[in-house]
Amino acid sequence: MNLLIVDDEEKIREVIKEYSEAENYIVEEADNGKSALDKLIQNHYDLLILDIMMPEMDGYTLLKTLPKEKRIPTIILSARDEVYDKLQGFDLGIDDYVTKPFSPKELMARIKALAKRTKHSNIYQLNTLEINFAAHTVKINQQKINLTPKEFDILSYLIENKNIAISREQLLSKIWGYSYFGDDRTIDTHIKMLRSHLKQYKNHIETVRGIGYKFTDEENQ
Amino acid sequence: MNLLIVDDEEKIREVIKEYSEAENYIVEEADNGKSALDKLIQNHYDLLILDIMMPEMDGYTLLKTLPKEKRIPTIILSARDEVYDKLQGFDLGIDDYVTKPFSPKELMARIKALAKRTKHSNIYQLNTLEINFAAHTVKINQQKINLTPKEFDILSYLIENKNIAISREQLLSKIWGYSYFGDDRTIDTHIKMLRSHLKQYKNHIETVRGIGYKFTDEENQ
DNA sequence: AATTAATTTCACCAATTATTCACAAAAAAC
DNA sequence: GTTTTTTGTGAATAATTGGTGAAATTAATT
Repeated sequence: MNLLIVDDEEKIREVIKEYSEAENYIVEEADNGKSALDKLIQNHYDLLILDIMMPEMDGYTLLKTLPKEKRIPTIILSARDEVYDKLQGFDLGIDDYVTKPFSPKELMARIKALAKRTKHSNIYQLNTLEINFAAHTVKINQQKINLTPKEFDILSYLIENKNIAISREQLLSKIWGYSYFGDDRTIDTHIKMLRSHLKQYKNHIETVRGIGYKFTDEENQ
Repeated sequence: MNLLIVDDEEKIREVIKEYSEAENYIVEEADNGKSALDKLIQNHYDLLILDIMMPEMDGYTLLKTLPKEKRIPTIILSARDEVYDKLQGFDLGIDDYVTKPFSPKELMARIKALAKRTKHSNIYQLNTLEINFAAHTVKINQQKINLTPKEFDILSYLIENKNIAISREQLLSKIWGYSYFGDDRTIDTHIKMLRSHLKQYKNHIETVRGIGYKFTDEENQ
């Protein structure tokens, strides 16, 4: 988790940084809107904590100036009497507000809550089944399972869409690409192999007759 | 968007309801934790607005009692001097707090913000009958019911058009496709099977003589 | 070039699902 | 009350679908 804290008061940045680092978040700071904008464009952050009132470039202007594709989950810090700007703020994709003065505990609770919704974890775990998307590894009982690339891709896609029935066409276009014109049944064969590799978890890949397949996190009846 | 408002003060419920309905949200009310819990278990809502201080069963107890799979995005209403542990609240899946007295405008802004990041529901629920369109599953009393693809399609289409009579021709063209030239009566057979699978809910698929069929919300005479 | 691994195709089989049809039951028309 | 029309139902049959093993093809590695 990478955080960018933007506030002109050093003390506030310090407090937030201290608490955030206690949560193992990686924190960077900016003391004005202009340098924050530069940092946001140059680097990738997961969360932005942004003061509204700042000299040079205020928070709203920063958000308006920021290219859309660089927008990230944002928590606004604002003085209590800036209440009426709130409605305006929500239209800019702001996720939460904290009014100054705030208790660090409250801010951290909101950061955590936002992080929980935002952070798309790199690891999926279901009992003793563990998929690490970044490392491309699958483990059952700490034991590494060897999947072929296609098998891993299929499993990943199904897990990213867990509890949703995925059609064969969807799998073909997402994993093989739109230009692929092979046989549907190829998927079945890969599913067969995937299931056999997943051992006791094979029932989590359910056949949805007439549609395709679905990964489910419930135990099946 | 279906909202459930839980508060023991009628005036507060009224105000929220009025504003919410102006946003085209469908609103239900509960005046205590116990009846809220019942409603949450019986039906499906997209968002919960919950007062903490209530007689009989307070908001936190309600959230703790609620089965995990029934948890939905939640906004807490609390009095300014109620110092609850907010961190604990966030663990219970609470998304936001609004302190009383609040301005309806602020609450609506928060509801809207939360609604924006909450995906619209994919589940239709009628008492203990639950259809998950994405997962392609039907449950009665949490028990999975196996429908064939055609049965599921027919049920889905009728529910999407609930309380509207659907002709056989409409069903044929929507579910079988325009190029189908089979017998009308095939539908009857599928309806027969569908009804038998729906058990105690079979009467919700009504015959509309001379036209076709209709799925109805209400108990039949 | 040889070997190994991964992917794809294919055909068979079992299971499931869809369709048709004949007759019974119900509702509407006469 | 009888006839006609429409719908419900059970059973037989047809069609489709998915699981599977093996073979063929392609790609990667040594």
